[in-house]
Amino acid sequence: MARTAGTETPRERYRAQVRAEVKERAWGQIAAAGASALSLNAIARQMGMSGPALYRYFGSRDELITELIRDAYRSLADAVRAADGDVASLAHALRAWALADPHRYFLLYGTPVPGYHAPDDITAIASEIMARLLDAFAALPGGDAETPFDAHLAEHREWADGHPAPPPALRRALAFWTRLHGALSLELAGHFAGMGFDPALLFAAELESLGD
Amino acid sequence: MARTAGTETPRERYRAQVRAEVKERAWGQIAAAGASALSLNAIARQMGMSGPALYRYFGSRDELITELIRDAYRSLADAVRAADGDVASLAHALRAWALADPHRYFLLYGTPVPGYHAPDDITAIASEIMARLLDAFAALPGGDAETPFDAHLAEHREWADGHPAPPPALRRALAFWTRLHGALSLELAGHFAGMGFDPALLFAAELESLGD
DNA sequence: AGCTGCCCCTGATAGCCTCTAACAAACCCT
DNA sequence: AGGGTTTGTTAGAGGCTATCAGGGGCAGCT
Repeated sequence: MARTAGTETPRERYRAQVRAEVKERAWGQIAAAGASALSLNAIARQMGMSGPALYRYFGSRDELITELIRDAYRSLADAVRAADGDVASLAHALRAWALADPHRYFLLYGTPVPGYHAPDDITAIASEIMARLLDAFAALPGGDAETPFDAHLAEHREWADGHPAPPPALRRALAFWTRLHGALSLELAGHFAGMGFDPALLFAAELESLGD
Repeated sequence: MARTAGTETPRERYRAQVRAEVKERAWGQIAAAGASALSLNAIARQMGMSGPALYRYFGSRDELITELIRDAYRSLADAVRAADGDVASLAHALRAWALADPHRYFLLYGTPVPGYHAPDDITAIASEIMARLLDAFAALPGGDAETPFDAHLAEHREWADGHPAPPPALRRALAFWTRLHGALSLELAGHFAGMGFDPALLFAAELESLGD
């Protein structure tokens, strides 16, 4: 008989639970020493299993990492969705999310792994985050000064995926992304260490700059 | 007898040559597959040597990478020094340098390796680059509008290392770094792939924004 | 209840990697 | 020409990813 949707066999429940525990330990390793230090072998040891056992649950190390990237994007999308909706709250949600686990941020926005290409469902989540950004900037009044770059964006707005935001909003959403990422990633990578100023104030100043 | 400075014994010449060749091959591997794929073993194989032989020349994989980072900073400092001196030429020098070898850029400004801490001479080169930036912005006229962040920077200007640039120049030099890094790193990491717009124009727009 | 088939786990194995240790050969200097 | 230094070798420990063959146990079907 066909199982009702939502019902799970004990096997499926167990499998899902093991996969969840593997991912949890993987996040622990990533938080501790970065994604490059992630080892299926070490996770298996922690769980009292032998190495190859994990390959029943994840076809490869890359498959596990892809899953983690997917989860990270989902987590970021949730954080962004939970924010109030205005630009400032989105920015602070982003920064809080990044500071909560810097290695997770770098998993999404850090050095790319050479061969890797994100599956479609991941880019879909990323563009949902972008849509939220566009919402916020489209809701903002004023700013109809069209720069040359605005004109370029008006002709290449595929990435906005049909969003009706006017060109200045497109430009500002992009700048939100690149400027805040610039400040955040350098802070998280430790490049401001020992420079004396407060990274939070730099971040705030860059956020302020988005109203130009 | 004490050797005259500049004179090298044949041994030293050979040693320097082997070290140079190792680094050259290392750059090849990094350009091809990123720093994480760098393998001393593979380099030795390419050079017709057995693996452990290289440990005569570099104490560890990390030591080799540190050397490469040092060289990369020096190369960037050279590129910046060769630029005209105004802000725009510095920006284009930076972008050209980054595009010439993206993995080299990420070696300096990408995801940090967890345990690594740069030696003093490397941070010295980095601050020489920053000094050039401060020169360029200090030479710029106008812009005496002091923001709250300017006031903060005026009180925490240790990182400027005695440079006499006024606070707005400090702020702008920082913004130069973070904004251009934000646009560049996302471009190089491929996050703009398939979005349709021209990253060069985004970069130019961000450069334009530094006059605010 | 018994049987059958699927799923999970283990140990062995291949092939990479870094890095150490012991040993042999080449080389430069005196 | 001899002797110490430097450079190379092989062997090996210990780590990793990943595959494969085989043993057990649970589940569901007859």
